[in-house]
Amino acid sequence: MTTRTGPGPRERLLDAAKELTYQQGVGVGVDALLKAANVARRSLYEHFGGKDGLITEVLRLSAAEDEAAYQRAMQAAGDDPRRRLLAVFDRLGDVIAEPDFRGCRYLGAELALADPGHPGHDVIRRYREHVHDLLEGELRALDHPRPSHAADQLLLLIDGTLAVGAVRPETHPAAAARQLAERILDD
Amino acid sequence: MTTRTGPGPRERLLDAAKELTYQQGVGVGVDALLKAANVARRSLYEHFGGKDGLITEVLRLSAAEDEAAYQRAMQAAGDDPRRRLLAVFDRLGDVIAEPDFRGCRYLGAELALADPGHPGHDVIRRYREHVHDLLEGELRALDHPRPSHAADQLLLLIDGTLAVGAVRPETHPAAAARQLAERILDD
DNA sequence: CAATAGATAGACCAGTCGGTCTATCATTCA
DNA sequence: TGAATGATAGACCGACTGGTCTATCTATTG
Repeated sequence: MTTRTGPGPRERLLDAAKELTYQQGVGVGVDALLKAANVARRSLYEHFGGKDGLITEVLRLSAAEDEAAYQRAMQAAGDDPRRRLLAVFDRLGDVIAEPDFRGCRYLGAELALADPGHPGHDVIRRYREHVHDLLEGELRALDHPRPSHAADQLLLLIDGTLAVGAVRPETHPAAAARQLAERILDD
Repeated sequence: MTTRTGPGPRERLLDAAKELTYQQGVGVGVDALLKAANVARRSLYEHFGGKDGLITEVLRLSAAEDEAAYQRAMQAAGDDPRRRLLAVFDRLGDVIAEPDFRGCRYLGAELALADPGHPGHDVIRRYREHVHDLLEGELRALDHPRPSHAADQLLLLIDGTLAVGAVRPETHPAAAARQLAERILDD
């Protein structure tokens, strides 16, 4: 019988940290992370240099995944840039409806990382810029007169949707934001 | 010479906690709060029963102040409900521009209080409902066809503005949100 | 087989966490 | 004057914090 190797300590740690830092905030203890990942204490410091390194790497990975998810949602919506952009808000509706949705991971981290020098802040900032550029590209394809400004507004709607989704999900923020997005696209 | 009494320990503690829990998050240590307030450890437990009680009371007080600030901003804008509602976004622009703006206190607390049973969650929820009702009242005065739904959308814009203001303030989110708000009012 | 590298468990560290406690001081009021 | 009240300082508690360390085990590789 072949020994089923499975993911190594580094990956287990990243997976557990992605989950726990989202559900409990970046303030979770190292012990909880190690226990959830079933990984030796030392491995954390070998692979990431410390808790901050792990958190930063989790943010980096999550950002890449979320960017890919946005692109996938848009791709699945076809070729019409308008439909592709609106598909983003349909996806947000699904995200909010997930049973353990807890708001925007990046905003949570941004507010919780009190040290302004923490490398996580840069990762978060870059992520926003990437999403902005993604939206702006679609708006250009739509021949929108002010694609960058409209992308800023769509980003604001996305953030608002995730914030409201965390506190008042019963008001269907994704649908409300989608209506507002349509008007931005109509400019 | 009369002994200048000044605010008592309870009020000093509330003031310091309001400031510190905003700047550093609700994760600040009790020692830091006591030191900043120049208050004996025991006084915290006498007055608030513990850290959670203090945090909850800070949220309650802040909510009352912020509701009053919204009302003041609207009142200063005159009698036209449309101007009054748009004044909210002008005020948000000022709030974001404050040098130590750190995002929405309530969203930060919502995401940081991992325990869903923490009494702070209720306070936050009620605060959102109050602001919603405040907005809805103005929309009714405007004869808006769907005042509650429009209030939900304005609230979403407010949350989005504060979120973007925390990460990308240079994109002037308050002005961008104001433009979108105008369209909601035009329905 | 032997050597090396990576992962393991877990002891250990100083520091901090939220919270309880005793003792002292100042004010007010009877 | 004396009792009561409320605030003070700060010792103290067990639990936990992030981080370092040693020692052991295991898997690959030469």
